[in-house]
Amino acid sequence: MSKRAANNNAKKRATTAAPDSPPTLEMVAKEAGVSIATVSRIINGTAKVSPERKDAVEAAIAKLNFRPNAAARGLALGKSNTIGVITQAIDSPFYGEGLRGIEDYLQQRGYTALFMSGNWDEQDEERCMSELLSRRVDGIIIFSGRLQDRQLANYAKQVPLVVTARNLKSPGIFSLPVDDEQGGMLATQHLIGLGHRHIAFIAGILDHPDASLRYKGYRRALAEAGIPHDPKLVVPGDFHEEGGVEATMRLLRSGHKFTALFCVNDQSAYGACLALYRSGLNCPRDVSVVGFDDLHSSSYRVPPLTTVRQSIRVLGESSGAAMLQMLQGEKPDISLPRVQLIVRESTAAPKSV
Amino acid sequence: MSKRAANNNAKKRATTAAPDSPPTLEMVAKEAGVSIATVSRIINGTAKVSPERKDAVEAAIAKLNFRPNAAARGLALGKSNTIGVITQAIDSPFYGEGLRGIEDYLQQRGYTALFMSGNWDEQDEERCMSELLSRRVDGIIIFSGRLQDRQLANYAKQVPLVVTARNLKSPGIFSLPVDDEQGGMLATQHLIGLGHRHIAFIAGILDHPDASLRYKGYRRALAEAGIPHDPKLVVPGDFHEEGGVEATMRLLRSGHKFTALFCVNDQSAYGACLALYRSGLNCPRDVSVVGFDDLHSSSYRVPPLTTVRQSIRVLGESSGAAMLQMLQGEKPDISLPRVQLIVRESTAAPKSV
DNA sequence: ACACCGGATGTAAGCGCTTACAAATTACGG
DNA sequence: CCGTAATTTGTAAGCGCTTACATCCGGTGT
Repeated sequence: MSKRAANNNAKKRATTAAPDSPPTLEMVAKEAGVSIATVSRIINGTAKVSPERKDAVEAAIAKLNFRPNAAARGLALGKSNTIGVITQAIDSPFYGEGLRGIEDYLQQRGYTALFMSGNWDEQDEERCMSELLSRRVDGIIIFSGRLQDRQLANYAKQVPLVVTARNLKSPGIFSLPVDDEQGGMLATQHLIGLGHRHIAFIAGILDHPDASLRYKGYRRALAEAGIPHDPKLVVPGDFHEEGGVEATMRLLRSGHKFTALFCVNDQSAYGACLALYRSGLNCPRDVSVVGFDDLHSSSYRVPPLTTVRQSIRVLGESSGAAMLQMLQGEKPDISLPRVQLIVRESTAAPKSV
Repeated sequence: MSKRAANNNAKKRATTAAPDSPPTLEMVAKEAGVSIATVSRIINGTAKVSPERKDAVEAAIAKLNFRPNAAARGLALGKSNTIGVITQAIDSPFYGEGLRGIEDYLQQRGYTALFMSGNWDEQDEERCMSELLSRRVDGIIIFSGRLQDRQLANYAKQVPLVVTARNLKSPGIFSLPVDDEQGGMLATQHLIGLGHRHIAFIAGILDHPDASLRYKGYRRALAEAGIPHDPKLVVPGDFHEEGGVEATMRLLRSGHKFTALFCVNDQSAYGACLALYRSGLNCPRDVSVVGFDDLHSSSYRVPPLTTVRQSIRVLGESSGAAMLQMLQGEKPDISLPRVQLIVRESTAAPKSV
């Protein structure tokens, strides 16, 4: 309350470079010689105001460098114009592009995105949810993550939710599934088409839905081509470069023959390429490598990586769009572009035997 | 105000899956049979409260799933427990790591980071500042950017600022400079030590301070080794992969002899490597390449990239720490670890002539 | 000239919280 | 057993904003 706030400011002033407490509507009103209601109406364009007052108020605003207090406005309006976004790691090249998509989309429409990292940890994600709810965000976008469908359905009672990479129907939730299975098929079919018969798969974390769908696509493509599926050629990874290195090393050491490698994501593929290089193998001459995601830097790898594009940027924009539609009370009609194979130079026909 | 808010909710309820308006302190108080002051005190631990009431209140909170409204609290307290962060591109692999550092650091200390992208555009940055000020963040961290020192000094009157990659003394501002010049020297000296005499430099954007300091370091190392500086070997880039590709191509086409390439950042180096590859040149056999930043994925390039590490993650944590110190009214005593050369496999002695 | 209407303004309540201050309760010494 | 000090609790003001409602104004129609 006022005493406290004043104290606070006084203290700050003494120590750091003291922000005077920022101007308020009331100060503007006084300066312009009108009532605060008038000022508010001018700022929001809520009602017609005579030109001379309008000028006076605008002058006062400029003079005082007034900026409306978002917290106060939020309180009065019951909404914050903020969308919370839970991502797994804000520094992941994969999620980063998506966040950018969300930010751009929302910002142009007067919303601000509030990002938090869930760290692939259920507890962390709950903490994020809690924080976001406490800030009374108008909606929450969840990029992947570990929260159970049940929990999500529950949160959806409190705030509209958009979740990606799931297929989950529930009131208050809109989900934006990625066609991972189709992507997995595309990648594998490409390799098969090139003539490969021994195609290894570097999986992500075992129970991760993205990973298992891509795996499913891989098996399906194999099956359709009449190639037996050899479980020995499937090794776990961790969605990161390191996991790709280790998985590939394990594969190499195991002695099982393979001429191509489908990696659950681009980062794993980067690791795989490095492992191949370390082992004196050339990509694509000795082993072809396909990734998934089409990260920006994949086209700048040496060699440029063949991969499945799912345009995470668009995913971001779309989730923003879906959220805004929900906020309008509409049922979102957003869907994602289809996944798409991007053939570059990390794949080639197997060496003739 | 209340009528409006009620309307709003009613409308929402009709359309999307209706969040009932969230519980308030008052509802908790009623439920627990105490006054709202008591509830507030329990939540904040501001005063001693009898155990039985405390239990009752906690039960009520749990039952109603109450979460204090951050906007209301912020309004009453005059602070938001939020630190604004202006970065240039939230999806840049470089900035991403820094943001993560900030987020982790602040989150553990009860603060939330609010990220916005300035897009290397002065106007965008101003827009971000404006938005952050309007949200009454307690402080702002600026990662690099285009804002003039003068403007920053001005903003600092309104809110404490931490800026990275500058050296700027002004009240209310703490700056955390990176030793770019030293880094540039380290990289160049490494190349010289390997026996290179014709070392090209792929610069960033012309007037960018980071770029020019690294350039300065490059020239200094050359001078100290008695190697004449050949301006023909310096070509502009854009801090991105694409710029690295183009710069290298230009260099190659120009016919000027060079056996090594120092790139203003890792992303440019990625591009350079690709251009070399496309031209049938091998790195490091034909041309050595050194980057700057040590992005996470640099150690997974083929070949792994020799680079200068400036630990952007630590930069992030440090700026968070500095900000919190400023908020305490202390003068931050933070400094960064020194830049450090990381020798990997993209550099080697020049081919014997 | 007067009742009336519509538009521009002002007044004040209320959004959910913190906290100064008052009131109520408890504890304690004499 | 009473007065008083030391708690614990409640009451209400105020944080900066929006907006329903009241007020005030000039302009019409008759």
